Amino acid sequence: MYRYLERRLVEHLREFLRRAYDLQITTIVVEQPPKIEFGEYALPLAFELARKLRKAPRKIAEEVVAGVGSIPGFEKFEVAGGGYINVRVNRAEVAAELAADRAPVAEVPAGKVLVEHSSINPNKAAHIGHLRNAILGDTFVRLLRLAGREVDVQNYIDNTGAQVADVVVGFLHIEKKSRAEIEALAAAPRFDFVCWDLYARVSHWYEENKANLQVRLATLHAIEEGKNETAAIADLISVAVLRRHLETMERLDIEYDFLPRESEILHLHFWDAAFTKLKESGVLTYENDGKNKGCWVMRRAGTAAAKSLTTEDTGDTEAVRQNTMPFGLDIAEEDQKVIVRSNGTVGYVGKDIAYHMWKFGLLGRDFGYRKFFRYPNDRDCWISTTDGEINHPHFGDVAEIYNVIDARQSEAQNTVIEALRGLGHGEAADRYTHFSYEMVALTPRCAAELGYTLSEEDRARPWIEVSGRKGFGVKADDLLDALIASARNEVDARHPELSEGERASTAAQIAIGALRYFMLKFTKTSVIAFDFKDALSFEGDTGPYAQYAVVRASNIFRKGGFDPESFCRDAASQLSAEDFARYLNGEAGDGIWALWLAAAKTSYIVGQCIATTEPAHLAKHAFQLAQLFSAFYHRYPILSEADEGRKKFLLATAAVVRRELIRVLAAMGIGVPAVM
RNA sequence: GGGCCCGUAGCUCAAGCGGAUAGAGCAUCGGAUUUCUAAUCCGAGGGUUGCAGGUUCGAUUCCUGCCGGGCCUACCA
Repeated sequence: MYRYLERRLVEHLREFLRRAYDLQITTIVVEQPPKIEFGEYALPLAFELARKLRKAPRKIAEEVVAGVGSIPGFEKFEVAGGGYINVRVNRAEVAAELAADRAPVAEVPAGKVLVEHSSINPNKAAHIGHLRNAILGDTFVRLLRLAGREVDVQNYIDNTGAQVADVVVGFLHIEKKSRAEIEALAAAPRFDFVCWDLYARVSHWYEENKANLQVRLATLHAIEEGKNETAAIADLISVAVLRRHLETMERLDIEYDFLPRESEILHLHFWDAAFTKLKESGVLTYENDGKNKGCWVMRRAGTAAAKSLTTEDTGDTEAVRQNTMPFGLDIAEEDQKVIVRSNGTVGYVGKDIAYHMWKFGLLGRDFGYRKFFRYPNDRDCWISTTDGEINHPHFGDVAEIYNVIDARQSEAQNTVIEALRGLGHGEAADRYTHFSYEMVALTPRCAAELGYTLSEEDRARPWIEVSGRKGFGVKADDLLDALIASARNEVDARHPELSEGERASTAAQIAIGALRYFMLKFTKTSVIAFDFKDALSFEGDTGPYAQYAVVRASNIFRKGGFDPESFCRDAASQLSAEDFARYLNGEAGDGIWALWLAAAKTSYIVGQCIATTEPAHLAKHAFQLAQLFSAFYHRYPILSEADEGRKKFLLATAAVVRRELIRVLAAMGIGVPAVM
């Protein structure tokens, strides 16, 4: 609602400025006044125009206010301070529209979106860092879908890399397990936990004797080659761990559509197809001497000559192609990124380039597909394979992609983008977004609690990085278990009357709410220094606080014998514009109007989150709604309200806020229990 | 050495393209309910936005330099 009104306001202003001053202003800045008494929108444009028009800002503001005319949905324009223009909407009209949930249809950009997230190495249990990735990614998917976009969710599986090889080495060479024994372990619950410990032991084993690294190399080669016993064991391990990851994520309501695996990138020769094109276009160059002698290299992203023209600058694809032809020539050694090693094997960036060409439908090859995992809602998650099922959904070939990958990989991501550009696919490169976020680390205190001995230096650090290699970190399932246990204590104490099953599911919902909210409340650029005390908090700026607000709203309707959903719609017809005006207008209405206004901002916030790839705004919005509602709830006893008209209005308020809060929480992947 | 990110209240974090008196939560202190459930609400204290310049009518936000911290910079993934 708020978003729609803003757009209308901007369009009207643009038209007015053109008419009155013959000015073409491309972006008209619209702000939100610091106080509700000032109105709903604030325009600093008089300041900006002061120089252009050689007039005092205040004078311009007065002219605009006098000449702008009327806009449907808006009440009036006022000059404030030295030249601000404050704009007031018609509160009653906005409230009636919002109650009826008549959102104007927004235009949805054409084309499918592909979001890649999670991408956990299938050799050990998922940890809190992976949780941040998956929760950010899944929330972004929900945001896009809420905005009407069609989205495919992919989880890339590196099943042939060194990490899987390490665990294979652990089972075969340290534990001396047979294939049958490994199979038995893999079938047992929480096999990923077994691998977690083993992986740490393998790392230690390499350190003990460098000669042991030869075993790793041989194992890695066998896996990449395929069709042998070692590769078969690697496959059984990676598939079993992958299943565990899907189960862990399912606990958080996170689902995937397709799991492309590195083994198929290799076996279906994606790289060969990409390699040919990369050589032809000059993106890759062969080094005849220097430290990278015998390698195919590419200019690393961000280094001098890589800053080539984009189609955006010139609008001419051919010019860009020409300009980037000498892409790899004379690259300083330190600016070279090895794509193909001198022994002919390709590194992960190369595979990533091929994979991303496939994503945009530029490779000319496709995966085989088979069903791998079925969710309780009967949705299928597909996996790549060499010879798949005949009938399968069409994946890849999308218009836009978002890769949820931590900030440490931004250089690699940019290199892939530059490769696409160098291949002449500037439009694809422009629609490639590295959804970058910072890591989750542990506070020194948390690390100590987990039993790690810290050096003097470590204790002084703001955080300690988790390390799967060292087995150092908090496992996702362990954290979830701890959250559920903690929530369960509270639920048991508050609701002994509920059945075992009800208490369990309530505790689980609260735990998920706490966890997902916790991972979303920080902005992406902030390193999360994880601490159990903060993560296990259910009070204040937390998921359970927002869930609780919804539960309280629901309770009003339950006790009052109304249905909140239908009440919302009926309110619009039962309450007249005069009724809304009576309760919302003037200073007396400011308090409750603030609540309606906040509720009207959901689609606006969703748009912001997508445009800035920053879901943290959504958490903020949920918290603000919950906070405003909690204060409202305390201040206005609704069911005991004597004035029937007023009671109806207060109920409508609760119903609308409840509806929006449920919507916002759903976008965050947070459900609301029946009681708390 | 080069690239990217961060520095805001005791602690953890916000601040929409440069806007009005820099906001929350936690912690501390003081209050509120025989209720539509206190996982709540109200109030108080707490700030040289790392430092120094610059641009601007206006800077936490943009630019430059410095200080402090993190990450990346492998023929690992």
